[in-house]
Amino acid sequence: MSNRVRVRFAPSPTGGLHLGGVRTILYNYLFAHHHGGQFVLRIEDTDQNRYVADAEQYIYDCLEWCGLLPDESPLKGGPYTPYRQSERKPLYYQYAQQLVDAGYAYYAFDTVEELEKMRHDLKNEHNPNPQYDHKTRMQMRNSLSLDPKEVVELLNKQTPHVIRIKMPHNKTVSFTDMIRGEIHFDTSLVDDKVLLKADGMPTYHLAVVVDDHLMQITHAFRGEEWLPSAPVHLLLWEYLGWKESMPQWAHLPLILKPDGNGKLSKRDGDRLGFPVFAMDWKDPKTNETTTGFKEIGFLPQAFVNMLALLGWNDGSGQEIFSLDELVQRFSIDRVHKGGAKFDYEKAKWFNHQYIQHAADELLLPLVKPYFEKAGISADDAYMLQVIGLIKERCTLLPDFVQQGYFFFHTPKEIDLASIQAKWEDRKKQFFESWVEILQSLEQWTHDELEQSFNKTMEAHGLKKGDVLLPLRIMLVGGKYGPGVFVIAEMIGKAETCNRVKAALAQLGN
RNA sequence: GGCGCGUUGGUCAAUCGGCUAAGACGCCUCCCUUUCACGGAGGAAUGACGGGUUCGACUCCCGUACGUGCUACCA
Repeated sequence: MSNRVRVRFAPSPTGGLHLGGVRTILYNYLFAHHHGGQFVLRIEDTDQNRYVADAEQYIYDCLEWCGLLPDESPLKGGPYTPYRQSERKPLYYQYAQQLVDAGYAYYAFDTVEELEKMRHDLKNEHNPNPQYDHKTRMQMRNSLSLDPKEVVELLNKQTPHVIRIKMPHNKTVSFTDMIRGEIHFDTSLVDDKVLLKADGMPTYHLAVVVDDHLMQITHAFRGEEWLPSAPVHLLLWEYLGWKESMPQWAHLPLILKPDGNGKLSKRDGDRLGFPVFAMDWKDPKTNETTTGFKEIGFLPQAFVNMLALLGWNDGSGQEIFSLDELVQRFSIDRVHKGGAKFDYEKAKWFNHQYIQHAADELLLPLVKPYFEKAGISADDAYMLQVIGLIKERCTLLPDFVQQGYFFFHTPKEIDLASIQAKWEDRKKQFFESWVEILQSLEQWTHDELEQSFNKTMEAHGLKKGDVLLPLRIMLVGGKYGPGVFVIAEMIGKAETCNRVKAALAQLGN
């Protein structure tokens, strides 16, 4: 099968792209590339009410940022064009009609009010969610319950109607899920799902089957939440006469919220303070922006790596994988059945790993915008040095600003209290004379600096423990950062002396 | 309510009948570093429960519990 694998990701363009969505994309991508197949992006915009203008472009942007580009898509085109279901609208009717003709589906004329009434009337303690199914359909207004003449009349009058699948009674439908194995359903318990809506658009159920068939999809991955509607799809493949070419299904485990249980939602991110969307999403209706992993400072490689391990591992214990390695090692039978709680701390650990091991040159263009936003600019050579010096203490990209600010500007505030706690007159005298000595220093290198510092220190009868931390705070502002003499070397003589003097002034006598 | 799916430390997880139950994150202790971080060494912490099957069950089977998903002219 290795050359014929075709998979698809079929999002509905309704908003931000969720972690779970990206993971589904990733598994699609990995599977396709592992088998030398194609990865198709199909836009499932069949719900005109939920359509959101910029959502499709946003999906492309996310795919591009993640480096998980499809082989075929509405943008890129391909042999099965069009890839937007709204543009395929005329296609679906004939298949729905075919099902009606064969007796597998029927017209239903019930209005929204009538449906509501039925659900309301039948609702009780034992049946909280009445269905439109074999038990109720004969009480409704459809081509099964109505007189054939009346049906023709209604149709001729162009009465709004939908086409529903006629779920068989007492039939067991089974299939083998690639992740979960044999799964069985009793069709009596499944409702007569709408296949074609009154506006002529297909529902997901019809569209997914028709398009997966037409686009020659061989393996279909989707979230576990789709499992209950699998019997509808299975039957559709059969009724349409395509059963032999039905894709193999894999229902991916859910990504759960970190606390408690349940599917991770955007709300959880807001509540717990971490991103859920791949990139910033600005809701055009509310104008509200939700922060994405990109904007909060993740590297796409780290993001993808983290996601790959949320529900899959290769059994070796290795956790850091390049995309190529993932492609090589990914296999669907090592995907877990159980949902995984999202752990933001672990996600940050992945990013930290990637930043630590990334080349300074790679980091430069990513970090620069953050520096610029903080009013910091410098030539690349200098910035590169700074990046190399501080990257191991940066977890997210914006951390570079906090960790590197003092390399570019005098700290806005210094932690005077920490110096003052043990401040003595002889320390003050030491710093005063050291600053003087620095003027005549032959070479401005960290070695020279350290030597002169130590010599002066000893001459004043002081120890490192007495003055090293004060020096750091004077130069850096706080108790952090790389070697203090390296910092002094970097910022230069004038700036070093100025910072020490300024601090001495603030400390008073 | 019904149906589906799931269940190894706080979290991610290995194990495909031999377990003294890996590893990672987080947490704690120590070392390195007279800062922070990195790095290193340790530590606490796990098989939901009850029955089978078996010489032997975390692994297989059955039940129970718990969790979760679905139950729309949304995907």
